[in-house]
Amino acid sequence: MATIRDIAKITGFSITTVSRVINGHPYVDEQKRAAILAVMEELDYKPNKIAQKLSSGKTYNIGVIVPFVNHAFFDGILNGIMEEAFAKKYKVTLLPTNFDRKLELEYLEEFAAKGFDGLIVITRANHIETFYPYMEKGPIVFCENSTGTAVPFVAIDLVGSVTASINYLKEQGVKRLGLTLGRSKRLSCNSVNTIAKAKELFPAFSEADIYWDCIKAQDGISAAAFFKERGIDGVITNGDEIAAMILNQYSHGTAPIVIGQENLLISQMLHFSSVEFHLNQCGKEAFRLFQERKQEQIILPYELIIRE
Amino acid sequence: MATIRDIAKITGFSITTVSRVINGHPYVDEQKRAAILAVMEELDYKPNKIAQKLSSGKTYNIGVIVPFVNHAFFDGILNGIMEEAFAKKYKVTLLPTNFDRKLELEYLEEFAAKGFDGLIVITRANHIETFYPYMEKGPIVFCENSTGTAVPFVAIDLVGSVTASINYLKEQGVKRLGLTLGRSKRLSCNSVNTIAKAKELFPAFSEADIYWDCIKAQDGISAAAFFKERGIDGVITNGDEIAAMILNQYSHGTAPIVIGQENLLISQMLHFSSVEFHLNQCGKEAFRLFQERKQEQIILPYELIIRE
DNA sequence: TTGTATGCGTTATCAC
DNA sequence: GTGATAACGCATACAA
Repeated sequence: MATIRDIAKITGFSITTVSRVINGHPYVDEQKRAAILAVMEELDYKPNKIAQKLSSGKTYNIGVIVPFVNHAFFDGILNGIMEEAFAKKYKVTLLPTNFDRKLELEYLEEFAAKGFDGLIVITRANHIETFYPYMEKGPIVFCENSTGTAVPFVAIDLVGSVTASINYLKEQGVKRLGLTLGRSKRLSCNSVNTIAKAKELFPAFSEADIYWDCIKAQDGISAAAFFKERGIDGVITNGDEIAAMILNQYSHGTAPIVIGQENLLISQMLHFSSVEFHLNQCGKEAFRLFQERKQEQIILPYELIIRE
Repeated sequence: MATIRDIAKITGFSITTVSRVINGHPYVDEQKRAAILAVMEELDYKPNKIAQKLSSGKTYNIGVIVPFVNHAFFDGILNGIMEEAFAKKYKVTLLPTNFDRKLELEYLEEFAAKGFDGLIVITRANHIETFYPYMEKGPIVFCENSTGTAVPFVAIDLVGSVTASINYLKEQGVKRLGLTLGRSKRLSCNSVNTIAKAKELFPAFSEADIYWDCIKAQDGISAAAFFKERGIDGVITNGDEIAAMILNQYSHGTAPIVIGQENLLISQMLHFSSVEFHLNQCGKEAFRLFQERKQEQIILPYELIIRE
């Protein structure tokens, strides 16, 4: 591997001059520039990226903490982040936690060790306080509603959408409301907020009618069994694929009214209601907050898409 | 930011000794090790990742070249790569090309400049020959059938699945066969192979019955119009979402028999046939080939899943 | 316009 | 066990 030193030695110029050529700086004689470029070409020389990063202190790399990929919600946001990062010449490194707190901590350590210029946390495994000390090391942006803290975030309006969904179900005469939720409420403030809203707006709602740990489409199968047994006639799910799976289990008998999330193609095809969260925009804004080092807290508008 | 030098200075030991402590090397007095660790803790010292990479020459980072994310096929393979990379302590950096040849070349340059330890190319934009010179810089693995070359790859058996699909459609009495394909055949050998098989096994097939540039679900709308107009009664699509969209357009009138790909939830829900390619495994094997620097060429088995 | 010298933060070699 | 010192490859004040 040829280095900048080799090029300098061979061309007879100094490392500095070669460096100037590499970076397209002015104040280099055109003749010499051409000669240096020729040698670089001949030796198939490429400036070492790592060395450049070490020297500049910038990696042009952003880490994205996410439970896992291949999941509509996370992928939607990730997609937005990537589009924006790409436009700004940043690279995106995936940091999947699978909700493992220790693993997430390792990523934070790596960030503190200058592994990334910034971090976007789509969904965290640890408590938000855990992140505070690391936020002094560099910009960290969250994609979760963290009202009450001072962290920059851009989040979807889950409370708003749940409110609208419940009101709609009430209008439709739903008697017993069911919910599917992801991780236990101890960990997810989204779950906490959703439950609070349900209790507030739907007095008959009982926490016993929540189907927990509902993450992937397949979880919809047992969720449906759960709801059938309890005579649920209206369900707010945490994902279109889950919603689809639930509906599919009701092939005979009347299905409850089910509301999905993410407004995926499947909700359109199976014709059930869903919520458009603008996940792509969420990701884009998150990256913008990182890059401009803004401290904003943004909640995106949602649209409840009724299909009946 | 505290550096190893600071720790050395404060503790009064040499940089070497501190480095030994960092890396858990032997031959360090336990007393001193403890003292050094204490100071590191106190100063919140973390060894700089970039410096470590420069010094070691390894990044523990692998780049994945892919047209874009949020697409079932690519995400499926990506997921497999990530699982395996994760298990082997590697990080994954996404390199989206949007089929831009020049952009892909930039990624290759970055790879040559030691930006990544290896590259996995899910789908390439450039000709395979373009990659040859870069393969001398480090391991590159492809996820596309590249029989006839010497490059390591792990691919899905598209020819096999198309063969099986066509035979099935023939059995079902299909008279006029339609195809949806992605990029023009000039660029994609998958397209070339698919067409060849169609002509071979389905004599009545005409290239005029191919709907091109069919990438995203929405493309299924005009694909359906295209097929309706031409009286197509059997379609092999290049994706379940596209297949679903096509079927959806036939709400009144008899729909053609449609075969999807990827065996997504939606094919199960809408009950149309599809092909299981084991994309996850494809990604995993690709990473394995990278890590073990194997030159293997693997074609994965498929399963045609008939739903009628 | 060009070059010298130094820094970036680690790891590795080798002598003590 | 320990510590100078030289890589690693590049960027950049500052001097010339």
